Amino acid sequence: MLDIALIRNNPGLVRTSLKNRGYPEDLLDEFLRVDAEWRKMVDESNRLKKVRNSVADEIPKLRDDEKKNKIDEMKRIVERIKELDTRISELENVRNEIVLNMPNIPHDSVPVGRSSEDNITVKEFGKPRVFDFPPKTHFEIGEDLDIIDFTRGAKIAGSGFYVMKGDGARLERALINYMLDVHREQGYLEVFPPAVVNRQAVIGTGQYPKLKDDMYWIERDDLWLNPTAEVPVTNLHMDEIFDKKDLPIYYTAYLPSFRREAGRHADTRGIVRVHQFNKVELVKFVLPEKSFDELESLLLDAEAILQGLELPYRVKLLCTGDLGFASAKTYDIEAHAPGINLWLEVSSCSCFTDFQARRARIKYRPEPHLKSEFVHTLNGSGIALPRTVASLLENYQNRDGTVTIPKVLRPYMQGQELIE
RNA sequence: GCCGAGGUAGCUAAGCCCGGAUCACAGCGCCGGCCUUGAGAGCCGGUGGUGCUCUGCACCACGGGAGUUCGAAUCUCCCCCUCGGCGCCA
Repeated sequence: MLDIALIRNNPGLVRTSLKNRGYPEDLLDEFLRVDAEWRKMVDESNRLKKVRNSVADEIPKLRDDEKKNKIDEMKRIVERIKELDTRISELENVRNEIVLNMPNIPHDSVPVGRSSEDNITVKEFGKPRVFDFPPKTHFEIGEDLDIIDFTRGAKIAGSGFYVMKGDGARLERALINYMLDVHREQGYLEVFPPAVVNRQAVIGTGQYPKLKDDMYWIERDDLWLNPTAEVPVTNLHMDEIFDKKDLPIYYTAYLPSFRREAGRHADTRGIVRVHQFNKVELVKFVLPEKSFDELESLLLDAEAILQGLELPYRVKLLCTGDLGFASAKTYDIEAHAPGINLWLEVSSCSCFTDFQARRARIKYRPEPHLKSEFVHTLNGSGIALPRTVASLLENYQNRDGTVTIPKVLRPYMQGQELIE
């Protein structure tokens, strides 16, 4: 959520941001109109309340006849205050709705652009593998080795769900453990949060209302199936105030993520776009002045996973048009999958500045006597499992149909070197 | 799910029964001032949010919301959370 004072005092900045992101600017015009009326009403209400408060204090001191007159007069004032306050709270609701739908302001270093085509490649690691035989896709490999079962996944849960079996299931588990161990050594505290969250939490990190149709909703309890561990982990500290010395705080979490992927039907073969997937997440709470440096180190921490797995990848700096709603700056990491011949987005590392902190009211106190300020939050996938598995199977496949297990995973698979 | 006790400012904690006399008692912490060679003690002031005609004035804030009233921390109703006890249950 943007600071209301910022929108009010610096509408030009907000207008540029909306324009660059491809959002309608009337969001801002509407805000300014509603806010101006709100302030006018608040001012009038405050003036009347002053009268009410001082007269209410006088009343017990008055003689009976005077008292009666005053009380009659007060009734009219109170009536007017009630009208004003009703209108004020209506305006507040409208204004909040507008502000909740306003995206974060991109950082100066973010390139202006319209779509993913305007993203900039800032790093490359390794090179796409060249084969001396026709490489298979991960879904062919998965079925041939009987380690991924799409049919039965669809049978028990629907299309977009799949079952990992045997060495596939073990590979999944090995990857989770490997990632968590790497991140723990990088200084992240491992947490295992609930996989359902309440409405406050999805508002806090910005998925609600913008992405509400992409989440699974349990109507009866008004709970939401975790769309990314960013949500429960960031909201761990909802409504909290840190001491400055507590920051920065780094968390890593393994948690299944659920996405309805409403309306997306193209490119659904394989496991690159599914309804449930495992993900190891990184979340940081940091001092505002450090946040963009922290983004760089977050990116390196996520990259370390792919480097360890020796998978070729590239890093994209997202342009304004492709930037997520809550993010001020985002790097995507794309691993190469030679079978389907695509670069797969396996991680997205973002700095949200105070956008999420403001929504979730996560603050810190610079000094014990000073008033609290919002922290900055960051988040990166470190990383999404299915696409990593896809890239891994396709990169490590052998001519004879077997798949070599990456060295770093072997300790997690009892030393096994090959899936056959 | 049932019964009971609670939720007051950064923290501790009065007030609630009996609505108005303290601008929400008081303590701790912290900040500023006075004092001091310095620190401490002591004394004074401050310590959340918002609005405006913004060196000031005002409004709001006692878990959240609604109501009663000229006036609500205080009375009524609904909801949330915490802690006990009971029940249920991997």
